[in-house]
Amino acid sequence: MIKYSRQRECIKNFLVSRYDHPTAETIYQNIKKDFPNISLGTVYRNLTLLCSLGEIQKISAGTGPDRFDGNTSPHYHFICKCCGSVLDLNVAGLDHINILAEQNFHGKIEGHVAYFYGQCPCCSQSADL
Amino acid sequence: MIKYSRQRECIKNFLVSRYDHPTAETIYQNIKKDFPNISLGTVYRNLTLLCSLGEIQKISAGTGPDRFDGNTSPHYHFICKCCGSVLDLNVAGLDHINILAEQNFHGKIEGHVAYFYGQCPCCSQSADL
DNA sequence: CTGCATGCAAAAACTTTGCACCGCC
DNA sequence: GGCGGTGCAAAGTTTTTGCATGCAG
Repeated sequence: MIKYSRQRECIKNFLVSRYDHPTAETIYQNIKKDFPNISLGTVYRNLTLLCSLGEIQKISAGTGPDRFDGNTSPHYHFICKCCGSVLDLNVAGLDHINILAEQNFHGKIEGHVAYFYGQCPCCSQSADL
Repeated sequence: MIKYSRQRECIKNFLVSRYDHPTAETIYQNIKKDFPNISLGTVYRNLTLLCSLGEIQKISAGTGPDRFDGNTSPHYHFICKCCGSVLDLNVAGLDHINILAEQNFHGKIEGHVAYFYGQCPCCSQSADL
């Protein structure tokens, strides 16, 4: 049975309020403002728990620490090769790709994640200069 | 300038011969058969180098250590939620998704990776019993 | 009160790096 | 022989965990 905790609620609220997909460390630094004694271990434990409850999402970009996203609606992520920022990306009409993938496969496909790479609006603008 | 090394060639050959996407540790254990004194650091250095040369591919599944793939032709990966195995997956007609992604985005999209999750043929068969 | 959650710190897991020596070009 | 590669070990980074205490139910 899962018990309410003020720390967990704070972490959840923080994530929902942010759109930059912070790392555990960033979350930790920010939650400290409300809970000066919170430990990084507690942050990790709650992030893992919230993920398994489906209330948040973990982003493993393949480099650097994992990031977390309070937005659980289906969407994708873009990672800037230039500045490393992680942006939300809504891609229309990708719902079918599980079915496409299953066509050459004898197992059961239940979901997918995808990461797009390139230059973010900010960096591709600077490149034009 | 990059110099030839027998260790690197051996790592490359090993990866090309395997279809199970081994981890650095597994590669290390196997290369040891030919080079008993090779160090894990050398394995990591060569894997990083081969990746940046585009001769192999790194797979970051989001859990556990990174895996490596000697197959550089465009294809996707499937990760079994049940047994953790990583399988190759050819998905037809996914070339366009960079373009789809760019439709709602003001930066430049250069590529993507995608991972599919579910039950592998082996595990979905056991589930039927 | 009971037991899950926390804080703290140690440790685990994975990867990178400094340095002296080795071997390709 | 010069310089990049290796082996070794230490250290870095990220995440997990054991344990005593705290707090929700």
